Amino acid sequence: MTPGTPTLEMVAAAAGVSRATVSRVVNGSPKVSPQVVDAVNRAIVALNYVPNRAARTLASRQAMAIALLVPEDIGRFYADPYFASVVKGITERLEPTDYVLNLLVSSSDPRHKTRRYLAGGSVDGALVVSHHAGDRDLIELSDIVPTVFGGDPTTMLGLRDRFYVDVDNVGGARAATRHLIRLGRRRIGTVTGAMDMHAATHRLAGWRDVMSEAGLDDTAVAHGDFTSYGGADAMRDLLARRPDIDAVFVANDLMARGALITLGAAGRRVPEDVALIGFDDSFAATNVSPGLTTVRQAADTMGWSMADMLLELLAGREPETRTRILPTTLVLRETA
Amino acid sequence: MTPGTPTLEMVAAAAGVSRATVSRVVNGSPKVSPQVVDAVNRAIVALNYVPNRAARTLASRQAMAIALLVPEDIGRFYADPYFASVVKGITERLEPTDYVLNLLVSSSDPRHKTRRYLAGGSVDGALVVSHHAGDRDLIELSDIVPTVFGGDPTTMLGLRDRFYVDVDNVGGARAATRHLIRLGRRRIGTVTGAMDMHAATHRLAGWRDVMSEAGLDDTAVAHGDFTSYGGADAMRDLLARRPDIDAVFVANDLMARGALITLGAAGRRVPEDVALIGFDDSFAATNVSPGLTTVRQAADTMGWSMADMLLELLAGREPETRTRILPTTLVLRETA
DNA sequence: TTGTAAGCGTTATCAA
DNA sequence: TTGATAACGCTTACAA
Repeated sequence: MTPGTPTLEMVAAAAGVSRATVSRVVNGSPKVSPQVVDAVNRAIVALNYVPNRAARTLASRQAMAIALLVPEDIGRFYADPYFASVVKGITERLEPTDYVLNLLVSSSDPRHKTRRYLAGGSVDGALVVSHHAGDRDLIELSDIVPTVFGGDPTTMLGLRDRFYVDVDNVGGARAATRHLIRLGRRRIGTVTGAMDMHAATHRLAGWRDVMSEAGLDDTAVAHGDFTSYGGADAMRDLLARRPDIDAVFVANDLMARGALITLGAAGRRVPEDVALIGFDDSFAATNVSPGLTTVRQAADTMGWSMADMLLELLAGREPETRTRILPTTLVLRETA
Repeated sequence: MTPGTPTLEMVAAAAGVSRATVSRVVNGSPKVSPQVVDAVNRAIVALNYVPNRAARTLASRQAMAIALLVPEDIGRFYADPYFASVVKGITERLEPTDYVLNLLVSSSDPRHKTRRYLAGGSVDGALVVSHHAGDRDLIELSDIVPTVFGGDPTTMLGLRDRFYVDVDNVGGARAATRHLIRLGRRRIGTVTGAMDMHAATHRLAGWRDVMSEAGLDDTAVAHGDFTSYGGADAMRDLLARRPDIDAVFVANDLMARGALITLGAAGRRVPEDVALIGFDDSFAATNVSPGLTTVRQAADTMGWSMADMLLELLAGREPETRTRILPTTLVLRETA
């Protein structure tokens, strides 16, 4: 803070009232007489006063800030439109509130820095997105401040009774697979996401369910990593092992894009030879030709809902449920 | 801060020293006896003490935080790999320091919120990336705390004598255009970026320079907006007006991608019929087929350098120059 | 409805 | 080298 910055004290002096009164006006307390409110507000405007955040935080024990933890490589975080939507949803929920969002992408800030940040009272709560099986330290971090997870943290972190928002991954995968069968496809493979992430395992489970229910072979599985390149590689692998494949359920759109390129290079027509379904309905799906049939998950709603749940927590209210599961929808375009 | 959180006071009591001494140890002051340092550190570990950030900020008048202002739509910010690289560079420079980065994407946080954030002492300085001609309020914001711009703020904001880092946009555009001419192309068009951004005007200027120097027609100009769709549209426009065009310099890779699609749809072979050069050398360039010839700008270096300059400023040192210009390189791939 | 005064957890200035 | 003690700018009982 540059010297000369106006303080509560100075506003109080200018308005001819006490510091406490100015504080009340600033915080919208109802028990201040209209004339005083007016005088104070005039002084605030005249001095161009803005409350000092650190002082406020210290006195009120509230930072009015929320951290978004992304235990992911920064390039990955930016490359996947899915994250963009989640962040968008979060900021939309936060916008009308006084809370600000602080993004902590793990590769950028080392974990001990993150820990100090949370433990140092910089934020009142945290949102975790994209956690992996190995992220043991997230368990510790999520104990420091109230935390809401994006995606079930039970599967990969063994964290029970946590607050989380998830999409119906299993249901979405089931719907996609069922659609492929309905299309008459029988030799259906899948490209999974990074298997240390719950979304990957859940989507694989959904595919497998339907395949075995239908009495079809459920072993045409190739593992990707949720990136475009990973998807292309996995598709190549799958094609090598199962050249007669006639449909593929790919665990996200980015990988589906990669798969599309591989299929094209291999001379397979989509959807004539091989039908393809992705997951996310992100920009990656709409921005490709042929248009990708995919499972829509409302990533922005997910972000919104996570923030909403955390705000409940911070307000001292117990959310109705510790878990919110969002629906998915199959969006038919050209690839299946 | 949850009640029960250990404070300096408690550490002092546990170590049998004064508060001041603990503070010295925490801040690595050299004039503390080794034994005392030891005792204090033991107490810190035992209590799991982490200094309270707000208290520190209040007392030291330093937030140890930097804001990254992005006056851009959030979707746009995430969609362009260029920003990812800039952020990466910034975080890399910040990583070994005690500073943390707070991202403020403008559509998410309304400006008055941003203003309060800066004026409230939440951060010690700011980095501005992707500013537009209309962003008058940035002028005000950049007066609140020490600020370093990414890109020359003179052109669009009329801000003189500011600190900024820029890439040699004119030089890059010149090199690209010269290369096209060297290739034997003569009817060379350009797709510009959003003309309210300095990078767009500078790149257009570079193209125009070379074209007129070579005595070629420099009127085949179509305006895009730096997005993939915008590039596709602009290319369509250009093609309609100048069907005989044999090369295009596109002001960024994302638009070049869009242009590539348009050209394909129009039955033009790239580079046989129309040669294409982009700008950025981002993921968007390498991740496309045919490989995009482009002008490489080191976006991560740009971020790194901006952060570096700001740190100088915050350390109270006057940077050697108020301006750092980074070089560009032409990267030859398949499209030209 | 308003004011007084005691913190909030640090840093920083003096003395010792 | 260490310790008191006064800020830092605000919130919040408690009085008035």
